[in-house]
Amino acid sequence: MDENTFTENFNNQRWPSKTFLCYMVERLDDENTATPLDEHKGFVRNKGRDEPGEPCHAELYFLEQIRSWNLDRNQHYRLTCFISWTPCYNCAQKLTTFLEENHHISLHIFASRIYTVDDSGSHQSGLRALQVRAGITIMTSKDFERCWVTFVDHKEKPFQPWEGLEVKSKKLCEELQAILRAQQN
DNA sequence: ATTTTCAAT
Repeated sequence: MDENTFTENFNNQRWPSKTFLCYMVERLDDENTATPLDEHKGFVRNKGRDEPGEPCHAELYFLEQIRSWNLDRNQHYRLTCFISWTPCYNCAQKLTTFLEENHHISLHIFASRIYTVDDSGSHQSGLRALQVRAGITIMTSKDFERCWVTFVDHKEKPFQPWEGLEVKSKKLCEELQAILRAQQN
């Protein structure tokens, strides 16, 4: 991913109308030692309404990727993804179902911002259901840096935090905590 | 005090 794509989409003070999702996979052995599977590292983006064909959220392309790997059900894998918006209700449901059917796969989602557009259900309830099967947290500067180091063509440049990163991240983190803690809806 | 959202005006 190039530098501008990262900045335009993951900067938590911007409001891009598209979504990028970076993913990586590790195999865990009996002692929980992680071995990165770099052949399955990459990123996807949504297909927008201004593009030909049916629009599609980034998460569905991500699921397509995972399925194509045919990960061994006798092993255990840890998937990590960095996504620029939290999953909508539908995508959260699809991810939840996938994880219920694939216990050999664990998923942790780091999200830059909270997507709050309601479609067929409330984004809050979608995220709460997802949290039962997956880890979901707001990206802190440490996470932005890891995403930068792992996925951006950074040309050896270190990650440069932007103005207000920490404050915004903290605020979003509190918002997400409130969503995940709520009892209904 | 603080919009904007995998768009649609």
